Amino acid sequence: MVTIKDVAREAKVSVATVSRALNGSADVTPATRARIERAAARLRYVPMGAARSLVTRRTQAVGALLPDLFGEFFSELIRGIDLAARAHGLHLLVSSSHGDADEAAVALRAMQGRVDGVLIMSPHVDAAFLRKHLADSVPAVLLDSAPRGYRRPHVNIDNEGGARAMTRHLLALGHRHIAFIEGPEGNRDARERRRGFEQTIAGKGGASACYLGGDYSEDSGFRAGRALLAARKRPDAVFAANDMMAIGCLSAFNEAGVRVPDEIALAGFDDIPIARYTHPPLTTVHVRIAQLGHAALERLVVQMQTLETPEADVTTMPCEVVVRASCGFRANATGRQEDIHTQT
Amino acid sequence: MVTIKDVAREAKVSVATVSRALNGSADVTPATRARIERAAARLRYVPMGAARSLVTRRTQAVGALLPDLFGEFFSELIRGIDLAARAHGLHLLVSSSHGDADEAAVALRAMQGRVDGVLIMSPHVDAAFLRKHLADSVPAVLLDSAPRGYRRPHVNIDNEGGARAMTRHLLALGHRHIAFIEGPEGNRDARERRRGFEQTIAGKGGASACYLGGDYSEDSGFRAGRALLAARKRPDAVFAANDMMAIGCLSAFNEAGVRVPDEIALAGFDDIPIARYTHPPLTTVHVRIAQLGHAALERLVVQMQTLETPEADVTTMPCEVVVRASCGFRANATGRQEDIHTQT
DNA sequence: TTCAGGAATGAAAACGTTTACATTCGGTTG
DNA sequence: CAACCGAATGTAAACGTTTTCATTCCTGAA
Repeated sequence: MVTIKDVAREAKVSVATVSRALNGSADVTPATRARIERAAARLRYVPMGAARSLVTRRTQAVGALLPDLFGEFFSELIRGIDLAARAHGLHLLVSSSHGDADEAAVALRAMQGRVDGVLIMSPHVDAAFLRKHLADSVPAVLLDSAPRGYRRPHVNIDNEGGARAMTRHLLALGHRHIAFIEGPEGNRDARERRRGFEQTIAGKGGASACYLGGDYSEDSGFRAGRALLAARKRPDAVFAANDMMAIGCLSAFNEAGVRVPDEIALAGFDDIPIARYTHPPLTTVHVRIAQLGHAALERLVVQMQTLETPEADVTTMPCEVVVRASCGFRANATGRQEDIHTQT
Repeated sequence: MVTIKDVAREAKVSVATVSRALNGSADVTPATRARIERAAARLRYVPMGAARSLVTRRTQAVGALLPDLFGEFFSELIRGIDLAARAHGLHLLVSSSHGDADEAAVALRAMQGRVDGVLIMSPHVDAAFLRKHLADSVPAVLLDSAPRGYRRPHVNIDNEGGARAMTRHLLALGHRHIAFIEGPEGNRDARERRRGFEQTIAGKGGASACYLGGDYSEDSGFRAGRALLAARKRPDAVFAANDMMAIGCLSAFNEAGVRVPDEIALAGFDDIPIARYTHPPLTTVHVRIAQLGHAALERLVVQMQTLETPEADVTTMPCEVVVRASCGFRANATGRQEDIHTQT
């Protein structure tokens, strides 16, 4: 392995000068700098990160502790984080797919001492967990989770605002009696989405709501759809707390020959890629996931730079209603164009 | 920051003993070990990776250099790599979304000196690039790419075998005149898929093939579908080099009122999540992407452990035909069950 | 001519950990 | 009882880099 000493010998200078030249310090003659750079290139010198970190007390790396995520969501999240990290010259250490809290704890502990900060997103994480496994001295930002009684910065998805915007959209299209298919009990996102719906309906005279149980699975959406068809009075529209349930519900409607959106309108939440390909394409709420990751990393960098005690501020990422055909909007001739409304 | 010295003082032993106790060395009394562990826990001691790496000359981390990947593919790949890495106690450094070769070069260089080995997957990478930016001393495995004249281990997808298996499946269903929608020029996967199709058709008496241009986009599949409908003699079946083109082709057929699979059969390649939700669901070739990542990491670990000069061996990951409704197979009552044939 | 001051470079300490080697201390064996 | 041995623990060097402080050399002013 070739070290800074080898370069120094090759360029006939001291290691200090090599270090200065390679790190862009001002006070080194252009001539010596050139000589050193040539020597380094000739020897294919790569500085050893560990040695550097030891003295600078910076690893130039951030960690991301993520749960078992799938498909587009995971990809986009990492993309957003990675891009922002690279812009700051930071490396990204990823640890995902933790089955339980113990695994997450091991991963979180292993990360510390190797990174300058961590991004945390995990259903297994609560205040007690973090107090136990995350050193106070490590900068951290929580993504889309807000343990009670734990003071750290958060970056969250505006589930409530997104649900409000979608509900307003449904009301604007003239739907008055709207069914809501709920997400799993205890799920924060699901709770917030329901709240946004509830509030907006409550604020509109003449509108009424009904609620069906669900657990985010396609199957639970299918069952909810069946239940709605069997009911005495059908709603004008159905708003599912996520796209998978909306898709299940759509299957139930299609199977029964009930036309969407003519007989009943349908909306989802998440804008998973499939939403664009259902028949009819699904009107839903889009979450800019890459942007979420980006924002979280930027917040982390701020915390890493200013060594102040972290504020427990909350950043909320807006959602957008994506209008497709499933709620009564008529797609234009090409059938591909979409109308995106940013929620206010 | 709390160091090993603090723990030593707290436990009233030397730093050497602390190191031994915490690293599971045999020769330390259970009593002292317990005392040290208590002290470490009390102080919330986390060993500093950099210092450890400096002396052990191991970072316990591997890097993954990835291109601009989307959705399921990226997620699954990382999942496979991450799981395998964690099983070996290795951290995973991810760097993705490189727009051009220069960006990839910067990322690759920055990784070296921070990792014990790298996984590389990039369209920008060729032999010259690697010789220039990758030190010989760094263990590396190439994923789904095989630069000519560069001797490193590879892990590839068996595109050719997958295409052969699918073609055999189509022939077995009685289809004889089969159209193939090609992928982009110069794309290695696309070339291999075509070759697998070509060979299998050639080996079957009475079978004939025709080829249509495409570039992996949904649109190009749509155009190919239109072209096929306009042709004098329609094929019995269409095999698209990827699922997106198959979906585009399906749109063209649906639009023209041509029933799939009754009038014409349709198959894709990749098994993207949407393939399950098209009408009819798409028969396609499934690639176990997580397994690909897993295998690549395992191969890398071997290379890291045995310090021998790396063999330039090639591991090929098998593909599977996933039979859904689009080729004439009738799904059973639930409409959800699938039949998976592992290619031999 | 002398000396101050600044620019370029070198010497050496420091970072936190592991580990080879040294030391201590009981206990066993001759 | 002496000598030795092995187990447990301590001491200190080493890892590769950055950075402080010291040194050298040159320029320009007194």
